[in-house]
Amino acid sequence: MLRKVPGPAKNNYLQPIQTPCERCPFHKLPSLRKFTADELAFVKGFKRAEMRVPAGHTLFIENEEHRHIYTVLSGWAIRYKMLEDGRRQILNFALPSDFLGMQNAILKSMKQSVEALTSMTLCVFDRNQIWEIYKAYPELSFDITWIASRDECLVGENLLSVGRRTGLERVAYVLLHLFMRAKGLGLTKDNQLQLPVTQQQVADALGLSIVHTNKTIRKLSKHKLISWRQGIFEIFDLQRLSEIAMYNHEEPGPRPFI
Amino acid sequence: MLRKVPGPAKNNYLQPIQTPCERCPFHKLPSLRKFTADELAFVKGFKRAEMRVPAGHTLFIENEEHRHIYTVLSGWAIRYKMLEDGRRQILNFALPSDFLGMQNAILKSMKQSVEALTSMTLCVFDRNQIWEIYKAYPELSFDITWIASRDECLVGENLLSVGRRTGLERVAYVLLHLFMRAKGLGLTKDNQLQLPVTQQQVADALGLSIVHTNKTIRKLSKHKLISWRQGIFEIFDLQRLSEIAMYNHEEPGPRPFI
DNA sequence: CGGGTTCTTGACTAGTTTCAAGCAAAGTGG
DNA sequence: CCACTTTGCTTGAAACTAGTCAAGAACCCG
Repeated sequence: MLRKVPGPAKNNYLQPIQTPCERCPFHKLPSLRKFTADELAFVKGFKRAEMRVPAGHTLFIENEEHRHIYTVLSGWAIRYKMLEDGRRQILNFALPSDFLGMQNAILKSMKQSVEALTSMTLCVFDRNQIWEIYKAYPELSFDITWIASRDECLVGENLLSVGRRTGLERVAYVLLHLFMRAKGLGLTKDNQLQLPVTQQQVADALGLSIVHTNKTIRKLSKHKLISWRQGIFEIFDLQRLSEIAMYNHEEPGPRPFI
Repeated sequence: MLRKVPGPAKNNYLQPIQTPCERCPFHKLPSLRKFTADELAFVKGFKRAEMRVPAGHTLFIENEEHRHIYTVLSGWAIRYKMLEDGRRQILNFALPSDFLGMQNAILKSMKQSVEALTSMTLCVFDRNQIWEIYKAYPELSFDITWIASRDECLVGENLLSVGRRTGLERVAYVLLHLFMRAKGLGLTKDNQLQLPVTQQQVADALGLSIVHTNKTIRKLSKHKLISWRQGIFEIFDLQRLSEIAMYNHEEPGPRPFI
């Protein structure tokens, strides 16, 4: 697996707000919940800035404290933990509308690192403001807990995969799962998705070696279930892929975000 | 791994309250945070009953809705997920002071099952009351989010283990981790701990087969690092065990509970 | 057009699983 | 109280999944 030390997080990417909350691109997504005018104004008051970071930028480092927390406006990221000797496990992928840095606001420091896979645009909040939300807006506070709870579920799903699915099942599962999440955000077209992820990262998410991951992806390709070339991922046989993955296609109702 | 279907949850174990909140046994534990008199009274008002369940009782079933949520007063439990064909992955162990059923209160249904490993005593709350807490007590609401966030961390730790530690490292890690958690709750004596867990369960927590788990535990025993016979687990060489496990011995400050 | 990263494949090895069988401890019922 | 059953632990051998090593091809970026 990948063995490296994350570089220092440089925070010189702050920008003025170009996407004010009332024009938030997520409001039109049916998979995300709607805000009341009141809540919208409140959240808007909290948004400190926007931030644009390049691919590869480290947003959070495990065990460190960070001043800001973010909502992903665009771009993909990974959340991961590392062992002392550099072995890395990706806990989850972060997509647009996901909230990053919660642990930093609730516990005192991050228990995982976060790194951008693509260039990203982020809404920037101050971690101390979370407490203001709790004092003033129970609904939003509840939403934050909702998000924390969902994050736990996603990590739990992954743990089930890594612990109990075979290599083939695991690969089928992540790919399908990422596809479905992206679909809910309107990032897919037909059965295609621009997947900004390397096989190394898939391997680190699945607890497999990169070689075995590659061979397994090839196998799925040869059987005409998927194709994944030059960053374009496509599903040919959703039915069989779901079966192999034992995918649990429950589509929950609108999901909160901040 | 274990393949079985959880039986129906029978809720005929309710009892009157025998441990009123003001005599909560956790108040004397330095690893847990203190309540103000105000909060104590508030929480006390929420406690509906106590429940005593036997070992093996299923408290929650994945994907189902349940009326109650619990705080563990005594006893151990496992949280787990299963694949359609019965393969099981334990996500985490629950010990006294842990909160069970959060997803049931925040999301609409449980995303994992919970089963008692020993007989347990539980504080019973109604899941709908969570919302009352959010409306009235921001501090307690924040604590709930804190608990959700910590749960995610624990699952993440496990995922790192299962994905990237070797069999030997994994076994060393869970055993040490369980020992440390139990120690924080005053459940250890010298370097000994009554561990109500079968090797099957350890295997299901680590994503290993029971045979390999057994051989690995034997190896640790033969090297005189631990012993584990008749439910009594003992650590002989904490230093070396921590090294093998790559254990991250950060002891955080007092932790909230409900 | 290089140089670096990512992907691909084959050959070999090691860690884990599966199968099988015996034993110990705990629980059950007459 | 003692057969009988069940559950959990232990071990060896065989099979297999996944990891490591190695090297070349494809792709991407400046």
